[in-house]
Amino acid sequence: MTEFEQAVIEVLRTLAPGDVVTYGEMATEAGYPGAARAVGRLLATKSSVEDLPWWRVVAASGRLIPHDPVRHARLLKAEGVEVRDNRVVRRQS
DNA sequence: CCCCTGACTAGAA
DNA sequence: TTTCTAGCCAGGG
Repeated sequence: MTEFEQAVIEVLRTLAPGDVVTYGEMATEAGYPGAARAVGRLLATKSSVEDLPWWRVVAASGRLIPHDPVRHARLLKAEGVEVRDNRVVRRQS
């Protein structure tokens, strides 16, 4: 487990149901500003083996994950997050 | 050490 | 609005 991994996972675990953050924010919060891309890579690989609320992380544009946006949307809606056309609706940014 | 990949991002076409 | 381009970053080969 690398330092980067646990840092990101730690932040991820602080998210409560209904919360939504971007990859960039995750990276910054974890102490690795600019590593948004690395965060995505991490979730893409570890989310399946680890037990993480990966669905609370979205792209800065609000876009959902590319391989299975349907599942992503379903999980978010289950927590009360508004999703329209594979996009998280952002109010007040 | 070099090179490539990707659940990223901001900005330009 | 959609597609490209050019930076970014940690991992893995």
